[in-house]
Amino acid sequence: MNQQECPITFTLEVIGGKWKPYILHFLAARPLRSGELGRLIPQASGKMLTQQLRELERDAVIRRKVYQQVPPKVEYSLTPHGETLMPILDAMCAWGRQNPPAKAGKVRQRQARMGGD
Amino acid sequence: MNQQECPITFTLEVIGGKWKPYILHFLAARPLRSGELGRLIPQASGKMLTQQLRELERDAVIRRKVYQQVPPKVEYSLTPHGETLMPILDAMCAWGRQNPPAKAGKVRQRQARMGGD
DNA sequence: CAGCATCCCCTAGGATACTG
DNA sequence: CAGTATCCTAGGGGATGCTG
Repeated sequence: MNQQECPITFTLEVIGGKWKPYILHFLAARPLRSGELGRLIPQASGKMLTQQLRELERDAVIRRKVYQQVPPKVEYSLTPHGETLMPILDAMCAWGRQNPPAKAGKVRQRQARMGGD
Repeated sequence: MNQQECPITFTLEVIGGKWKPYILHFLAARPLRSGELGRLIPQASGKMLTQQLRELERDAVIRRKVYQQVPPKVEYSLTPHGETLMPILDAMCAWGRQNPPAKAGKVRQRQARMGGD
């Protein structure tokens, strides 16, 4: 079985966006407004955020609720389908917690790529 | 807790490359040579494959073994540290298996990459 | 065969300004 | 405040050729 027919491919089509894991992770805690998400993910520009949210919405893992009022208010939340992704997000979260980037210590040589964008 | 201090960030720094989840997934089954990986992941160019392998090696999740012979032979395998990533890969695999892509009509051929580099 | 170096194109994505 | 439309540049990544 190669990459093209590997189930992982389907998964990455949904959560494989630059900011999608974060969005899903934060929405898992509670519904959030655009601005709140922006503040939680400061590295992502508004443009990127909107784009990723649109794709997640198309894939039916998040829901977009518009409050018809002034000023405008939009709230995003996970759909039941989106919640099925939680095991993946939780696993990623757990691993990151147990394997913080090497600083001073015993963990194998890890050359801390601080290449962050 | 925002994105910058979220444990998921650490995880994505390691597995958040375009082809890394596939590489790790395939190496989990058995050690593989460069050529074999290339055949398993036909969408990735040799250049990309090498680059991703280098990063995974630097992060100490895979091992690179060179057989000093002609023709050259290089074999990649997971390190013990790399094996701790399996729960994540397995979760992704399981989800993809249980949630096959939308069927009829549109063919979504989108290969996104994961993670903020 | 493994994989580095080069050239080079294309688009992801940042900054900015505007609408509802 | 939420989102769209433009512009524009950095670098992701493909193709090719050379080395051990």
